[in-house]
Amino acid sequence: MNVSQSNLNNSVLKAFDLLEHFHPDKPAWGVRELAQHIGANKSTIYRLLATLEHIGVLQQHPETEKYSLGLKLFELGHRVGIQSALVNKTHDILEEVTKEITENVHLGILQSNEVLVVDKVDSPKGLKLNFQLGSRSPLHCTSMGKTLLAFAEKQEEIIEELDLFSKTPYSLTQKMGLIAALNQIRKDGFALDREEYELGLICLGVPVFNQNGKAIAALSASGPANRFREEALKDYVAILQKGASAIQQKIGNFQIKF
Amino acid sequence: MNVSQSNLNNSVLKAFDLLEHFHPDKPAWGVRELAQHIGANKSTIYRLLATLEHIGVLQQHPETEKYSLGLKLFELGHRVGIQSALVNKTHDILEEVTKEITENVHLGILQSNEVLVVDKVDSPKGLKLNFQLGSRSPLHCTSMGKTLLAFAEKQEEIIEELDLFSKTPYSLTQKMGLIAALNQIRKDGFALDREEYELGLICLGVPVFNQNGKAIAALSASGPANRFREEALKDYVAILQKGASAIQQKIGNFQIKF
DNA sequence: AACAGTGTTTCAAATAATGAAACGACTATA
DNA sequence: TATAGTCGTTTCATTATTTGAAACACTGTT
Repeated sequence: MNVSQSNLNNSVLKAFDLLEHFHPDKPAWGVRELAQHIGANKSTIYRLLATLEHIGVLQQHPETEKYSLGLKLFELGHRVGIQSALVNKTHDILEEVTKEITENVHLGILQSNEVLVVDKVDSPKGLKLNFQLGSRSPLHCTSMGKTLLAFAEKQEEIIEELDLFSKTPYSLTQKMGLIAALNQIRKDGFALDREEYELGLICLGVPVFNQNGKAIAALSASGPANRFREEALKDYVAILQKGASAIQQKIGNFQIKF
Repeated sequence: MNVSQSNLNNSVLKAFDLLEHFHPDKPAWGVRELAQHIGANKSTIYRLLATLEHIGVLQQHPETEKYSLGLKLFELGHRVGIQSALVNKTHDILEEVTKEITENVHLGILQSNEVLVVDKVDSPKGLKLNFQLGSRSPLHCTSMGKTLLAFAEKQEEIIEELDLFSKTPYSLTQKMGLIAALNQIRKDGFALDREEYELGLICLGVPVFNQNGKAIAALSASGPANRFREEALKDYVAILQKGASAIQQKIGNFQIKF
């Protein structure tokens, strides 16, 4: 566990490295278990866990004694959205778009070669097989991902680093095919995901530009395949694009660090 | 800045102490500014900020060079809700309650002598003067707060520590009056906040018990005073209580660390 | 009773954090 | 143009903290 780097605070780096290991697939860890997984001494891990538990960033289950993410993190994490110009100022626009399309609407940004969902509004209709706020999704098989990639400045670099795994039989797994799709998306001004991410799920995405013309986010609508008929798509694209330009006007020259 | 304590990791404590200073009233800090405010050396603060920025927990505004909360925190914070039994399993119940009452519905827990809002569903009606997810509100002048306090195990201790400040002319600012109100709430099984927190805003709260009979959360509905007429309250209480017992059944023997 | 699991504590040795001062790059004032 | 006042950032010897092997206390199992 040698995280040492320039002038950065080692303990802080290690603490957040620890927190990364608490994800939905493995939300609770014991001391030895986590120490072994990371390859660090159990005393070190114990003290880090105890520290994080002390301030509420982690909580220890009273019976199992395992640690999981705590409410302090919940609180701090939600402050980000409240304080972020992108999320805070534009939530109302997402609600309007949702009302018009009556499907789940998401706002996502490009981060670490994935889509990070930064805001969403659920459709009044039932059926909620969709993306969680704060979750990450792959770039190559989602409408938001392909949109962001199509308008990304470092598109080629990013594609080189991607793992074009097959999420469904419809996923684009070939570099050439992906690049062709991206070119088409740039021409069309929208991206379509026909069950590339999940069978039965169709997503439609459009880019959100800032006032310098840089694509800083993607806006998408998603729902079950039977509700996304060919004839409806054109209307949906128009509604999404209207929402995207409304966002553009609200945020001005907003920038996001990738 | 002497945070040293037992065996805990000093740097980690300091890092999270820093993060606490980034709240909605002061979301962006410069190095010197924050160092002076905390009373620490600017080099120390600089390195902590740089470390947190390096991993995305903070982000530095490209122009002002000031730091603010970053997307890594957003991501981690939202994992808590996804992984939490209380929030994850019960969101659908909140949606049903919202549909029936057609007012904003909140789920809150007692934490550090405040109410922490851990889930919410917005009313389809407009008007959104309400509590943000992840925000904290005082115990003595909110329906959720009074509910949690009325059924709290360490009620007396907590009341001693409270600052019964006057948020509106209707806030309960006297210890005796608060205790009387709490006794009534325990008898009634619900708490009413008539503009005690904000003028024009009425909230109704009921306790959520776990299967050991411990009040672990409060469920509330809130809206403008003109929509909370006397004759409607009884129905609202019944709907909220139905929701609260539905939550109780879902979460079983759930515990929260305060 | 011995064993194999936990999480936790100990203490000298190794390492990393600290802070006064200097640096470079700005901006506003004289 | 100087000069003074900002800002974030870097330096380096001093200081304080983190580290890890081993021991501890506790649990449930063989």
